[in-house]
Amino acid sequence: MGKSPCCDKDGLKKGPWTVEEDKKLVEYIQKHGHGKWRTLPKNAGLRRCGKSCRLRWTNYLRPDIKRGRFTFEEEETIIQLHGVLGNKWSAIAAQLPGRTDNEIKNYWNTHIKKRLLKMGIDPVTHSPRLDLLDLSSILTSSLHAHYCSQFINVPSSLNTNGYAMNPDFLDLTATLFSSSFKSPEVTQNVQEITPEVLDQFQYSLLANHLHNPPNNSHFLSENRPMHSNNASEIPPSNASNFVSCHQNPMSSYWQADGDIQHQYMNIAETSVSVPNHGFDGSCRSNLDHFSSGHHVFQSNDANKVQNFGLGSSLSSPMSSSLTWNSSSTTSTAYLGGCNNEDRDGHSSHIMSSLYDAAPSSFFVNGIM
DNA sequence: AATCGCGTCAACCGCGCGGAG
DNA sequence: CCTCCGCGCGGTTGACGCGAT
Repeated sequence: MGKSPCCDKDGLKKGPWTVEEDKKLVEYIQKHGHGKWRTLPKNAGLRRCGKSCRLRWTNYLRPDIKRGRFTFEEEETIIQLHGVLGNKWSAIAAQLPGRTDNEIKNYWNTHIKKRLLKMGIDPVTHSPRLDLLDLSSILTSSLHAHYCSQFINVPSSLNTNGYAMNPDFLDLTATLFSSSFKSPEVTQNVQEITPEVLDQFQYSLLANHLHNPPNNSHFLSENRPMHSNNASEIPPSNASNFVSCHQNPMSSYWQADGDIQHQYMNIAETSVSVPNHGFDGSCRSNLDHFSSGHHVFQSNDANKVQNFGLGSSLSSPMSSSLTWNSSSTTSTAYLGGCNNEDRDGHSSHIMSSLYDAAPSSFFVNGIM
């Protein structure tokens, strides 16, 4: 293969391109098209190597290049695809019109990767880093044995609904549970869930999705409203109460139900629904009403209700009611990155904290 | 005002693949 | 089959800008 570098010839310019060089290159390609990169610079009157010309064109001068900040959807796509493809930047770029592999690679390295690391997520495997999060004992001792044995059955098999659980994910879920359920006998136990915990949790959701895609190839989300504080109104989770999402499993959307708007977000079987109306009062979820593998967190304040359905996070029925109150009427919970803004239905996203959102504190109040 | 440190990103580099001769 | 060429890919570098001190 011995091949001489294309740029080591005397007299060839390197470094930043000048306006004149750009102009020459664009004019030449507009007139003759690209290709034959080795001979192009000579024909175009450029003292550059062909490789440099190709890079300049494909990464900067091409007319269909999209400039500006990556959108949430683009970032979401990058993370998803990276979980599947790894550092196949060109393959990822092929799914993002107007973005180059170089741009995506840079964005990954300078933005996404750092944030993943900061949150304890391995950017290579997309799993929580166990060197930072050795939590397996919490699941068995803290969650199962001590705090939650009354109402959570941790199954011997973690494989439910054809959905193999990532143990790391389960550990993190258990942490959240255990930090929230510390004293079931104390009704006014207030336990803060910090933004860091929420960040870790939402990333574990994503990581779990990436590593354990449901093998039934469709994604479920709860399709009925969660009404006020009457647990009996919560629909049973038989098949007719779910809507399949065959498209982007990471999508979120709004759905009107009477005067109530719900935001649904699907990550595999994880659903986050946000009844977005002026709800006032306690909101409960009787987890008996959810099928095996669907547990629900709820929080509410005077104006906001957020339900966090953890599909297949733990697989046995829970027989309990949870009332979660946020610390103030203006706070926003970011579990799952869900950010409930107003009834006009501005969508919010599972990955919202990637956008440097500053989640406020979120409190669990009055367990059981 | 000067310096430093850090983040960003365009550009470079080396390597490998596929095709042509 | 071998060699060379053209090209694309992924990793890395370094110039630049900007905020903090």
